[in-house]
Amino acid sequence: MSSAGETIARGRPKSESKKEQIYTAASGLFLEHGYDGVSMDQVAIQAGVSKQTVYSHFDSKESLFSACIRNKCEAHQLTPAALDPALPVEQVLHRVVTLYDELFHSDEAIRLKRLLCGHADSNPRLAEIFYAAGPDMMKQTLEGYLQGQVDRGVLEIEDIPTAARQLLYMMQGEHLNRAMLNISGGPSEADNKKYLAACVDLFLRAYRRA
Amino acid sequence: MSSAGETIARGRPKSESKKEQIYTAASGLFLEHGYDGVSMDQVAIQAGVSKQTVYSHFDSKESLFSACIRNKCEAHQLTPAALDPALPVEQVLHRVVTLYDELFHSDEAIRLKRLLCGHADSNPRLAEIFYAAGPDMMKQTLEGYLQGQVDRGVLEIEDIPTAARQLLYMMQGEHLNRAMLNISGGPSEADNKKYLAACVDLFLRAYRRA
DNA sequence: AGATAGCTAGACTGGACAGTCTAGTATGAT
DNA sequence: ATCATACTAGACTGTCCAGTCTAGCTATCT
Repeated sequence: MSSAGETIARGRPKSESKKEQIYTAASGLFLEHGYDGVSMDQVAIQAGVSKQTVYSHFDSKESLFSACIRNKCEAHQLTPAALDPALPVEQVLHRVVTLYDELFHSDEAIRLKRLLCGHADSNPRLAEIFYAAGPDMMKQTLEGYLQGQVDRGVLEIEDIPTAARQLLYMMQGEHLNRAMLNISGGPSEADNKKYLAACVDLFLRAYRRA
Repeated sequence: MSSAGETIARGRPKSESKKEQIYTAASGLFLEHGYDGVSMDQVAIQAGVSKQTVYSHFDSKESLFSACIRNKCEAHQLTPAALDPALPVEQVLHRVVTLYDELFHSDEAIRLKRLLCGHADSNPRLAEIFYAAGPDMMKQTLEGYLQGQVDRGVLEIEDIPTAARQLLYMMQGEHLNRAMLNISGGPSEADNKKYLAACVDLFLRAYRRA
Protein backbone atom coordinates (compact mmCIF):
# COMPACT_ATOMS: atom_id res chain seq x y z
CA MET A 1 0.00 0.00 0.00
CA SER A 2 2.53 2.59 1.12
CA SER A 3 5.43 3.36 -1.13
CA ALA A 4 8.55 5.37 -0.26
CA GLY A 5 8.72 6.97 3.17
CA GLU A 6 6.03 4.83 4.82
CA THR A 7 2.89 6.87 4.29
CA ILE A 8 1.09 7.00 7.62
CA ALA A 9 -1.98 4.79 7.66
CA ARG A 10 -5.16 6.63 8.48
CA GLY A 11 -8.64 5.34 9.00
CA ARG A 12 -9.68 1.71 9.11
CA PRO A 13 -7.12 -0.60 7.51
CA LYS A 14 -8.12 -3.14 4.89
CA SER A 15 -8.89 -6.46 6.42
CA GLU A 16 -6.39 -9.10 5.38
CA SER A 17 -8.77 -11.81 6.43
CA LYS A 18 -11.48 -10.57 4.08
CA LYS A 19 -8.96 -10.70 1.28
CA GLU A 20 -8.19 -14.25 2.26
CA GLN A 21 -11.88 -15.14 2.19
CA ILE A 22 -12.16 -13.70 -1.28
CA TYR A 23 -9.15 -15.64 -2.50
CA THR A 24 -10.49 -18.86 -1.11
CA ALA A 25 -13.97 -18.42 -2.49
CA ALA A 26 -12.81 -17.24 -5.90
CA SER A 27 -10.16 -19.92 -6.33
CA GLY A 28 -12.65 -22.63 -5.52
CA LEU A 29 -15.24 -21.27 -7.88
CA PHE A 30 -12.82 -20.65 -10.74
CA LEU A 31 -11.34 -24.11 -10.44
CA GLU A 32 -14.77 -25.67 -10.44
CA HIS A 33 -16.59 -23.64 -13.05
CA GLY A 34 -13.95 -21.85 -15.10
CA TYR A 35 -13.49 -18.17 -15.63
CA ASP A 36 -16.65 -17.51 -17.60
CA GLY A 37 -18.69 -19.76 -15.38
CA VAL A 38 -18.27 -17.58 -12.33
CA SER A 39 -19.81 -14.18 -11.65
CA MET A 40 -18.49 -11.57 -9.28
CA ASP A 41 -21.75 -11.74 -7.34
CA GLN A 42 -21.18 -15.42 -6.73
CA VAL A 43 -17.68 -14.71 -5.51
CA ALA A 44 -18.95 -12.10 -3.08
CA ILE A 45 -21.68 -14.36 -1.72
CA GLN A 46 -19.38 -17.36 -1.41
CA ALA A 47 -16.81 -15.21 0.37
CA GLY A 48 -19.47 -13.84 2.70
CA VAL A 49 -18.53 -10.33 1.73
CA SER A 50 -20.15 -7.49 -0.15
CA LYS A 51 -19.49 -7.06 -3.84
CA GLN A 52 -18.02 -3.66 -3.20
CA THR A 53 -15.45 -5.19 -0.90
CA VAL A 54 -14.40 -7.58 -3.61
CA TYR A 55 -13.83 -4.60 -5.88
CA SER A 56 -11.97 -2.71 -3.18
CA HIS A 57 -9.46 -5.56 -2.91
CA PHE A 58 -9.23 -6.38 -6.61
CA ASP A 59 -9.53 -4.03 -9.56
CA SER A 60 -11.43 -6.34 -11.86
CA LYS A 61 -12.48 -9.89 -12.47
CA GLU A 62 -9.39 -10.37 -14.61
CA SER A 63 -7.02 -9.31 -11.88
CA LEU A 64 -8.82 -11.39 -9.28
CA PHE A 65 -8.45 -14.38 -11.55
CA SER A 66 -4.75 -13.79 -12.09
CA ALA A 67 -4.15 -13.37 -8.39
CA CYS A 68 -5.94 -16.64 -7.63
CA ILE A 69 -3.95 -18.54 -10.20
CA ARG A 70 -0.68 -17.13 -8.94
CA ASN A 71 -1.69 -18.10 -5.45
CA LYS A 72 -2.48 -21.64 -6.45
CA CYS A 73 0.76 -22.00 -8.34
CA GLU A 74 2.68 -21.08 -5.24
CA ALA A 75 0.67 -23.53 -3.20
CA HIS A 76 1.58 -26.29 -5.61
CA GLN A 77 5.25 -25.41 -5.56
CA LEU A 78 7.33 -28.50 -5.14
CA THR A 79 9.63 -28.87 -2.23
CA PRO A 80 12.38 -30.85 -3.86
CA ALA A 81 12.09 -34.04 -1.89
CA ALA A 82 15.20 -35.12 -0.08
CA LEU A 83 16.63 -37.49 -2.63
CA ASP A 84 19.11 -39.45 -0.60
CA PRO A 85 22.06 -40.20 -2.90
CA ALA A 86 23.09 -43.09 -0.68
CA LEU A 87 19.94 -45.14 -1.23
CA PRO A 88 19.72 -47.54 -4.18
CA VAL A 89 18.84 -45.71 -7.40
CA GLU A 90 15.82 -47.81 -8.24
CA GLN A 91 14.36 -47.10 -4.84
CA VAL A 92 14.85 -43.35 -5.12
CA LEU A 93 13.56 -43.15 -8.66
CA HIS A 94 10.58 -45.23 -7.77
CA ARG A 95 9.81 -42.87 -4.93
CA VAL A 96 10.21 -39.79 -7.12
CA VAL A 97 8.04 -41.16 -9.84
CA THR A 98 5.30 -42.13 -7.40
CA LEU A 99 5.40 -38.80 -5.65
CA TYR A 100 5.18 -36.83 -8.87
CA ASP A 101 2.44 -39.02 -10.16
CA GLU A 102 0.30 -38.25 -7.14
CA LEU A 103 1.21 -34.60 -7.12
CA PHE A 104 0.20 -34.00 -10.68
CA HIS A 105 -3.02 -35.90 -10.47
CA SER A 106 -4.63 -34.22 -7.57
CA ASP A 107 -7.98 -32.94 -8.65
CA GLU A 108 -6.85 -29.42 -8.00
CA ALA A 109 -3.71 -29.62 -10.10
CA ILE A 110 -5.66 -31.00 -13.04
CA ARG A 111 -8.32 -28.34 -12.82
CA LEU A 112 -5.68 -25.68 -12.55
CA LYS A 113 -3.94 -26.93 -15.63
CA ARG A 114 -7.16 -27.15 -17.60
CA LEU A 115 -7.94 -23.61 -16.70
CA LEU A 116 -4.53 -22.44 -17.79
CA CYS A 117 -4.71 -24.29 -21.08
CA GLY A 118 -7.97 -22.58 -21.78
CA HIS A 119 -6.32 -19.23 -21.24
CA ALA A 120 -3.04 -20.05 -22.88
CA ASP A 121 -3.80 -17.70 -25.73
CA SER A 122 -5.21 -14.77 -23.83
CA ASN A 123 -2.95 -14.98 -20.82
CA PRO A 124 0.27 -16.86 -21.51
CA ARG A 125 2.07 -15.35 -18.53
CA LEU A 126 -0.05 -17.28 -16.08
CA ALA A 127 0.76 -20.49 -17.86
CA GLU A 128 4.45 -19.65 -17.66
CA ILE A 129 4.28 -19.17 -13.93
CA PHE A 130 2.64 -22.53 -13.57
CA TYR A 131 5.10 -24.23 -15.86
CA ALA A 132 8.07 -22.84 -14.01
CA ALA A 133 6.72 -23.79 -10.60
CA GLY A 134 5.48 -27.20 -11.72
CA PRO A 135 6.86 -29.28 -14.55
CA ASP A 136 10.09 -27.35 -14.88
CA MET A 137 10.87 -27.48 -11.18
CA MET A 138 10.21 -31.19 -11.21
CA LYS A 139 12.63 -31.71 -14.07
CA GLN A 140 15.37 -29.65 -12.50
CA THR A 141 15.15 -31.55 -9.26
CA LEU A 142 15.45 -34.83 -11.08
CA GLU A 143 18.36 -33.55 -13.15
CA GLY A 144 20.22 -32.67 -9.99
CA TYR A 145 19.78 -36.13 -8.62
CA LEU A 146 20.80 -37.82 -11.85
CA GLN A 147 23.94 -35.72 -12.08
CA GLY A 148 24.84 -36.86 -8.58
CA GLN A 149 24.47 -40.50 -9.55
CA VAL A 150 26.53 -39.99 -12.66
CA ASP A 151 29.27 -38.43 -10.58
CA ARG A 152 29.19 -41.40 -8.24
CA GLY A 153 29.53 -43.72 -11.19
CA VAL A 154 26.18 -45.39 -10.66
CA LEU A 155 24.61 -44.12 -13.85
CA GLU A 156 26.05 -43.43 -17.26
CA ILE A 157 24.19 -40.66 -19.01
CA GLU A 158 25.43 -38.50 -21.82
CA ASP A 159 22.69 -35.94 -21.81
CA ILE A 160 21.11 -35.46 -18.43
CA PRO A 161 18.30 -33.06 -19.37
CA THR A 162 17.20 -35.48 -22.05
CA ALA A 163 17.21 -38.38 -19.62
CA ALA A 164 15.19 -36.46 -17.04
CA ARG A 165 12.69 -35.48 -19.65
CA GLN A 166 12.38 -39.03 -20.85
CA LEU A 167 11.64 -40.45 -17.45
CA LEU A 168 9.27 -37.74 -16.36
CA TYR A 169 7.09 -37.70 -19.38
CA MET A 170 7.17 -41.38 -20.02
CA MET A 171 5.89 -41.97 -16.53
CA GLN A 172 3.09 -39.45 -16.48
CA GLY A 173 2.02 -39.10 -20.09
CA GLU A 174 -1.01 -41.24 -20.42
CA HIS A 175 -2.27 -40.79 -16.90
CA LEU A 176 -2.05 -37.04 -17.30
CA ASN A 177 -3.57 -37.04 -20.75
CA ARG A 178 -6.58 -38.99 -19.55
CA ALA A 179 -7.02 -36.85 -16.50
CA MET A 180 -6.87 -33.65 -18.50
CA LEU A 181 -9.55 -34.90 -20.85
CA ASN A 182 -11.54 -36.53 -18.06
CA ILE A 183 -11.49 -39.89 -19.78
CA SER A 184 -12.93 -42.57 -17.57
CA GLY A 185 -12.13 -46.24 -17.38
CA GLY A 186 -8.36 -46.02 -17.41
CA PRO A 187 -5.99 -48.56 -15.90
CA SER A 188 -6.55 -49.40 -12.26
CA GLU A 189 -4.47 -48.03 -9.44
CA ALA A 190 -2.55 -51.28 -9.28
CA ASP A 191 -1.87 -51.24 -13.01
CA ASN A 192 -0.58 -47.74 -12.75
CA LYS A 193 1.83 -48.73 -9.99
CA LYS A 194 3.09 -51.51 -12.22
CA TYR A 195 3.48 -49.10 -15.10
CA LEU A 196 5.51 -46.68 -13.00
CA ALA A 197 7.79 -49.51 -11.97
CA ALA A 198 8.18 -50.51 -15.62
CA CYS A 199 9.30 -46.99 -16.43
CA VAL A 200 11.98 -46.95 -13.77
CA ASP A 201 13.02 -50.35 -15.03
CA LEU A 202 13.28 -49.23 -18.64
CA PHE A 203 15.21 -46.17 -17.59
CA LEU A 204 17.74 -48.10 -15.56
CA ARG A 205 18.19 -50.81 -18.15
CA ALA A 206 19.37 -48.10 -20.51
CA TYR A 207 21.28 -45.80 -18.19
CA ARG A 208 22.72 -47.93 -15.40
CA ARG A 209 26.46 -48.25 -15.68
CA ALA A 210 27.24 -51.65 -17.10
CA MET B 1 -33.68 -36.36 -42.26
CA SER B 2 -36.40 -38.86 -43.21
CA SER B 3 -36.87 -41.89 -41.03
CA ALA B 4 -38.75 -45.03 -41.94
CA GLY B 5 -40.52 -45.14 -45.30
CA GLU B 6 -38.65 -42.22 -46.90
CA THR B 7 -40.88 -39.29 -46.05
CA ILE B 8 -41.44 -37.42 -49.30
CA ALA B 9 -39.54 -34.15 -49.38
CA ARG B 10 -41.72 -31.16 -49.99
CA GLY B 11 -40.81 -27.56 -50.51
CA ARG B 12 -37.30 -26.20 -50.81
CA PRO B 13 -34.68 -28.61 -49.47
CA LYS B 14 -32.11 -27.49 -46.93
CA SER B 15 -28.92 -26.39 -48.56
CA GLU B 16 -26.05 -28.69 -47.67
CA SER B 17 -23.57 -26.06 -48.73
CA LYS B 18 -24.98 -23.55 -46.24
CA LYS B 19 -24.53 -26.13 -43.55
CA GLU B 20 -20.95 -26.57 -44.66
CA GLN B 21 -20.38 -22.83 -44.47
CA ILE B 22 -21.72 -22.78 -40.96
CA TYR B 23 -19.48 -25.67 -39.93
CA THR B 24 -16.44 -24.02 -41.36
CA ALA B 25 -17.12 -20.64 -39.83
CA ALA B 26 -18.08 -22.00 -36.44
CA SER B 27 -15.17 -24.42 -36.20
CA GLY B 28 -12.70 -21.70 -37.00
CA LEU B 29 -14.19 -19.31 -34.51
CA PHE B 30 -14.51 -21.86 -31.71
CA LEU B 31 -10.95 -23.03 -32.18
CA GLU B 32 -9.69 -19.49 -32.13
CA HIS B 33 -11.78 -17.93 -29.38
CA GLY B 34 -13.25 -20.76 -27.38
CA TYR B 35 -16.86 -21.56 -26.72
CA ASP B 36 -17.72 -18.52 -24.64
CA GLY B 37 -15.72 -16.24 -26.86
CA VAL B 38 -17.97 -16.73 -29.84
CA SER B 39 -21.51 -15.47 -30.36
CA MET B 40 -24.07 -16.94 -32.68
CA ASP B 41 -24.28 -13.61 -34.48
CA GLN B 42 -20.58 -13.84 -35.24
CA VAL B 43 -21.03 -17.35 -36.56
CA ALA B 44 -23.83 -16.23 -38.85
CA ILE B 45 -21.87 -13.28 -40.17
CA GLN B 46 -18.70 -15.29 -40.66
CA ALA B 47 -20.67 -17.98 -42.49
CA GLY B 48 -22.35 -15.38 -44.66
CA VAL B 49 -25.73 -16.65 -43.61
CA SER B 50 -28.61 -15.33 -41.55
CA LYS B 51 -28.87 -16.15 -37.88
CA GLN B 52 -32.15 -17.90 -38.46
CA THR B 53 -30.49 -20.24 -40.92
CA VAL B 54 -27.92 -21.18 -38.33
CA TYR B 55 -30.75 -22.09 -35.98
CA SER B 56 -32.56 -24.00 -38.68
CA HIS B 57 -29.52 -26.26 -39.13
CA PHE B 58 -28.55 -26.53 -35.48
CA ASP B 59 -30.81 -26.51 -32.46
CA SER B 60 -28.60 -24.51 -30.18
CA LYS B 61 -25.12 -23.18 -29.64
CA GLU B 62 -24.30 -26.27 -27.63
CA SER B 63 -25.25 -28.66 -30.41
CA LEU B 64 -23.43 -26.60 -33.01
CA PHE B 65 -20.33 -26.78 -30.86
CA SER B 66 -20.59 -30.53 -30.42
CA ALA B 67 -21.08 -31.04 -34.11
CA CYS B 68 -18.01 -28.95 -34.92
CA ILE B 69 -15.85 -30.85 -32.49
CA ARG B 70 -17.01 -34.20 -33.79
CA ASN B 71 -16.25 -33.00 -37.27
CA LYS B 72 -12.76 -31.94 -36.35
CA CYS B 73 -12.04 -35.20 -34.57
CA GLU B 74 -12.90 -37.10 -37.71
CA ALA B 75 -10.68 -34.82 -39.74
CA HIS B 76 -7.77 -35.56 -37.43
CA GLN B 77 -8.30 -39.29 -37.59
CA LEU B 78 -5.04 -41.07 -38.11
CA THR B 79 -4.53 -43.24 -41.09
CA PRO B 80 -2.31 -45.90 -39.61
CA ALA B 81 0.82 -45.27 -41.58
CA ALA B 82 2.13 -48.19 -43.52
CA LEU B 83 4.68 -49.52 -41.08
CA ASP B 84 6.78 -51.77 -43.23
CA PRO B 85 7.85 -54.70 -41.05
CA ALA B 86 10.75 -55.41 -43.34
CA LEU B 87 12.52 -52.10 -42.77
CA PRO B 88 14.97 -51.74 -39.88
CA VAL B 89 13.16 -51.11 -36.58
CA GLU B 90 15.02 -47.93 -35.72
CA GLN B 91 14.07 -46.47 -39.05
CA VAL B 92 10.39 -47.28 -38.69
CA LEU B 93 10.19 -46.12 -35.10
CA HIS B 94 11.96 -42.94 -35.98
CA ARG B 95 9.48 -42.31 -38.72
CA VAL B 96 6.51 -43.04 -36.47
CA VAL B 97 7.76 -40.82 -33.74
CA THR B 98 8.42 -37.95 -36.11
CA LEU B 99 5.05 -38.30 -37.78
CA TYR B 100 3.16 -38.33 -34.51
CA ASP B 101 5.14 -35.42 -33.21
CA GLU B 102 4.10 -33.30 -36.14
CA LEU B 103 0.56 -34.53 -36.11
CA PHE B 104 -0.04 -33.65 -32.51
CA HIS B 105 1.55 -30.28 -32.68
CA SER B 106 -0.36 -28.76 -35.48
CA ASP B 107 -1.91 -25.57 -34.30
CA GLU B 108 -5.34 -26.99 -34.88
CA ALA B 109 -4.78 -30.15 -32.88
CA ILE B 110 -3.50 -28.14 -29.93
CA ARG B 111 -6.39 -25.74 -30.00
CA LEU B 112 -8.81 -28.59 -30.28
CA LYS B 113 -7.34 -30.31 -27.28
CA ARG B 114 -7.35 -27.14 -25.23
CA LEU B 115 -10.97 -26.64 -26.01
CA LEU B 116 -11.79 -30.18 -24.99
CA CYS B 117 -9.86 -29.92 -21.75
CA GLY B 118 -11.84 -26.84 -20.91
CA HIS B 119 -15.06 -28.76 -21.41
CA ALA B 120 -13.89 -32.00 -19.88
CA ASP B 121 -16.23 -31.53 -16.95
CA SER B 122 -19.31 -30.34 -18.74
CA ASN B 123 -19.00 -32.49 -21.82
CA PRO B 124 -16.81 -35.54 -21.28
CA ARG B 125 -18.25 -37.39 -24.26
CA LEU B 126 -16.58 -35.03 -26.69
CA ALA B 127 -13.26 -35.61 -25.01
CA GLU B 128 -13.77 -39.35 -25.30
CA ILE B 129 -14.37 -39.12 -29.01
CA PHE B 130 -11.17 -37.18 -29.40
CA TYR B 131 -9.20 -39.53 -27.23
CA ALA B 132 -10.38 -42.58 -29.13
CA ALA B 133 -9.63 -41.06 -32.53
CA GLY B 134 -6.33 -39.53 -31.44
CA PRO B 135 -4.05 -40.82 -28.70
CA ASP B 136 -5.69 -44.20 -28.42
CA MET B 137 -5.59 -44.86 -32.12
CA MET B 138 -1.95 -43.88 -32.16
CA LYS B 139 -1.14 -46.32 -29.40
CA GLN B 140 -2.98 -49.21 -30.99
CA THR B 141 -1.20 -48.72 -34.27
CA LEU B 142 2.14 -48.79 -32.54
CA GLU B 143 1.18 -51.85 -30.51
CA GLY B 144 0.37 -53.69 -33.70
CA TYR B 145 3.76 -52.93 -35.14
CA LEU B 146 5.61 -53.86 -31.98
CA GLN B 147 3.78 -57.18 -31.80
CA GLY B 148 4.91 -57.89 -35.33
CA GLN B 149 8.53 -57.24 -34.47
CA VAL B 150 8.30 -59.42 -31.39
CA ASP B 151 6.93 -62.22 -33.53
CA ARG B 152 9.82 -61.83 -35.93
CA GLY B 153 12.23 -62.01 -33.04
CA VAL B 154 13.58 -58.53 -33.52
CA LEU B 155 12.28 -57.14 -30.26
CA GLU B 156 11.81 -58.74 -26.87
CA ILE B 157 8.94 -57.17 -25.01
CA GLU B 158 6.98 -58.67 -22.17
CA ASP B 159 4.19 -56.16 -22.03
CA ILE B 160 3.47 -54.55 -25.36
CA PRO B 161 0.84 -51.98 -24.28
CA THR B 162 3.25 -50.75 -21.65
CA ALA B 163 6.06 -50.43 -24.13
CA ALA B 164 3.90 -48.54 -26.62
CA ARG B 165 2.77 -46.19 -23.91
CA GLN B 166 6.32 -45.60 -22.79
CA LEU B 167 7.58 -44.66 -26.20
CA LEU B 168 4.64 -42.50 -27.17
CA TYR B 169 4.48 -40.41 -24.07
CA MET B 170 8.20 -40.17 -23.54
CA MET B 171 8.56 -38.78 -27.01
CA GLN B 172 5.80 -36.19 -26.92
CA GLY B 173 5.44 -35.26 -23.28
CA GLU B 174 7.34 -32.05 -22.93
CA HIS B 175 6.67 -30.75 -26.39
CA LEU B 176 2.97 -31.31 -25.91
CA ASN B 177 2.93 -29.88 -22.42
CA ARG B 178 4.58 -26.70 -23.59
CA ALA B 179 2.32 -26.37 -26.57
CA MET B 180 -0.81 -26.84 -24.50
CA LEU B 181 0.27 -24.13 -22.11
CA ASN B 182 1.63 -21.92 -24.89
CA ILE B 183 5.04 -21.73 -23.25
CA SER B 184 7.52 -20.03 -25.49
CA GLY B 185 11.25 -20.48 -25.80
CA GLY B 186 11.37 -24.24 -25.86
CA PRO B 187 14.07 -26.33 -27.50
CA SER B 188 14.76 -25.63 -31.14
CA GLU B 189 13.48 -27.74 -33.98
CA ALA B 190 16.88 -29.37 -34.27
CA ASP B 191 17.01 -30.14 -30.56
CA ASN B 192 13.64 -31.74 -30.77
CA LYS B 193 14.75 -33.97 -33.60
CA LYS B 194 17.69 -35.03 -31.49
CA TYR B 195 15.40 -35.69 -28.57
CA LEU B 196 13.12 -37.89 -30.65
CA ALA B 197 16.12 -39.88 -31.80
CA ALA B 198 17.24 -40.27 -28.21
CA CYS B 199 13.86 -41.72 -27.32
CA VAL B 200 13.98 -44.31 -30.04
CA ASP B 201 17.49 -45.09 -28.92
CA LEU B 202 16.50 -45.52 -25.28
CA PHE B 203 13.61 -47.70 -26.31
CA LEU B 204 15.69 -49.99 -28.45
CA ARG B 205 18.51 -50.26 -25.94
CA ALA B 206 15.97 -51.75 -23.56
CA TYR B 207 13.79 -53.78 -25.87
CA ARG B 208 15.94 -54.99 -28.76
CA ARG B 209 16.61 -58.69 -28.61
CA ALA B 210 20.10 -59.19 -27.31
C1' DA C 1 -13.52 12.63 20.13
C1' DG C 2 -13.26 13.10 15.51
C1' DA C 3 -11.49 12.13 11.19
C1' DT C 4 -10.60 8.72 7.84
C1' DA C 5 -11.33 4.88 5.35
C1' DG C 6 -13.34 0.07 5.02
C1' DC C 7 -17.58 -2.52 4.91
C1' DT C 8 -22.74 -3.71 3.79
C1' DA C 9 -26.94 -4.03 1.17
C1' DG C 10 -29.03 -3.26 -2.55
C1' DA C 11 -30.32 -0.49 -6.45
C1' DC C 12 -28.75 0.74 -10.96
C1' DT C 13 -26.43 1.20 -15.79
C1' DG C 14 -24.95 -0.42 -19.97
C1' DG C 15 -23.71 -3.94 -22.81
C1' DA C 16 -23.61 -8.60 -24.51
C1' DC C 17 -25.87 -12.39 -26.12
C1' DA C 18 -29.04 -16.84 -26.80
C1' DG C 19 -32.92 -17.54 -28.81
C1' DT C 20 -37.57 -15.95 -31.00
C1' DC C 21 -40.49 -13.58 -34.18
C1' DT C 22 -42.03 -11.29 -38.35
C1' DA C 23 -42.53 -10.20 -42.96
C1' DG C 24 -40.91 -10.64 -47.16
C1' DT C 25 -38.18 -13.17 -50.83
C1' DA C 26 -36.17 -17.29 -53.10
C1' DT C 27 -36.20 -22.05 -54.61
C1' DG C 28 -37.34 -26.57 -55.40
C1' DA C 29 -40.90 -30.53 -55.66
C1' DT C 30 -45.19 -31.96 -57.62
C1' DA D 1 -48.79 -22.87 -61.17
C1' DT D 2 -48.83 -23.67 -56.60
C1' DC D 3 -47.45 -25.17 -52.39
C1' DA D 4 -44.20 -26.04 -48.86
C1' DT D 5 -40.24 -24.87 -47.15
C1' DA D 6 -35.65 -22.46 -46.82
C1' DC D 7 -33.50 -18.16 -46.48
C1' DT D 8 -32.77 -13.00 -45.30
C1' DA D 9 -32.74 -8.85 -42.50
C1' DG D 10 -33.49 -7.01 -38.64
C1' DA D 11 -36.20 -6.02 -34.70
C1' DC D 12 -37.23 -7.86 -30.19
C1' DT D 13 -37.24 -10.37 -25.45
C1' DG D 14 -35.35 -11.89 -21.44
C1' DT D 15 -31.41 -12.84 -18.99
C1' DC D 16 -26.98 -12.38 -17.21
C1' DC D 17 -23.31 -9.85 -15.64
C1' DA D 18 -19.18 -6.42 -14.85
C1' DG D 19 -18.75 -2.58 -12.76
C1' DT D 20 -20.70 1.85 -10.36
C1' DC D 21 -23.21 4.40 -6.97
C1' DT D 22 -25.50 5.59 -2.66
C1' DA D 23 -26.45 5.78 2.05
C1' DG D 24 -25.72 4.31 6.27
C1' DC D 25 -22.69 1.56 9.47
C1' DT D 26 -18.19 0.22 11.60
C1' DA D 27 -13.49 -0.15 12.89
C1' DT D 28 -9.11 1.96 13.62
C1' DC D 29 -5.89 5.73 13.57
C1' DT D 30 -4.23 10.36 15.63
